[in-house]
Amino acid sequence: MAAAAVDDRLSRVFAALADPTRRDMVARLCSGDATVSQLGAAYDVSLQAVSKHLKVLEEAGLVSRSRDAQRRPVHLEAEVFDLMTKWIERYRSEAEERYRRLDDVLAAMDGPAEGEGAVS
Amino acid sequence: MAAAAVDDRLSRVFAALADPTRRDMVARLCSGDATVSQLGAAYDVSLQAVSKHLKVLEEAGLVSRSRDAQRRPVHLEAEVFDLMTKWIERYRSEAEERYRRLDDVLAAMDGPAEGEGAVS
DNA sequence: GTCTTGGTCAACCAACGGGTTGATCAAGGA
DNA sequence: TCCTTGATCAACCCGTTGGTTGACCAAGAC
Repeated sequence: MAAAAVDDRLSRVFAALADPTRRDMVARLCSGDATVSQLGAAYDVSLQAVSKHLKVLEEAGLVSRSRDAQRRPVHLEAEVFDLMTKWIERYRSEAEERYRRLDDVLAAMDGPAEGEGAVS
Repeated sequence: MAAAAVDDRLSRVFAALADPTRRDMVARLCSGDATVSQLGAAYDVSLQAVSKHLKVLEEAGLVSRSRDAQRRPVHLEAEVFDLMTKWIERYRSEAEERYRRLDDVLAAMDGPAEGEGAVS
């Protein structure tokens, strides 16, 4: 049950960051909180669109919104990054470990088993 | 060629990993290459759907596909992870730095004055 | 040759995502 | 009080995506 929740969370976070505009918003929020219209000024879209983006970021847990009179300051919740880095690092280290072992095997043998193109 | 290309790449990578099935495929590929049907056996979808997922992963640069008779072994390209971690780490450290400074400021003062916002 | 295996391509469909406009709300300011 | 500002909600449009099925191709196997 915990897994599904984490899984869902991770999906939301990745999906939220798949949009360049939202990534840029996150980048801006790194240097301080901002209101919806302050954030939106940087993009050529309606305020409603900005609001939607922020909703996506909020539901992913990447930002939180409070109240200040009619303003809604947006605040970056940086802890969520941990969720991603944990996922990434886990598999990266696994993969690297495997390559290291593969190298060992190849070094132990003489002939390369197969020609692989791979590197772009 | 620089920013826009990287940006686009990043969008594709995040979008690719926003799908739990694709994340699971990546996880599986960490422990070794696999064919399309080997991968697909784990999910209750058609082979064509699996093929589509792999195409998304390939276009994001997360996997590469070679040829082995009628088989198409799928291989994880772990370097792409670096792209993500670089992006994440950059903003995370920025945000953490800001919080640290904010703590200093709050510690220096006695009463919290007011949230000014925007430290450029 | 023909058959089987492993995958891809093409067309289609329902659902989602990002954008828009119009209406509405909540809080000051005149 | 009425008006302006900051932001959200609701409905709608349209392109993309994830899934399906059916046709097809490529390489062994018989």
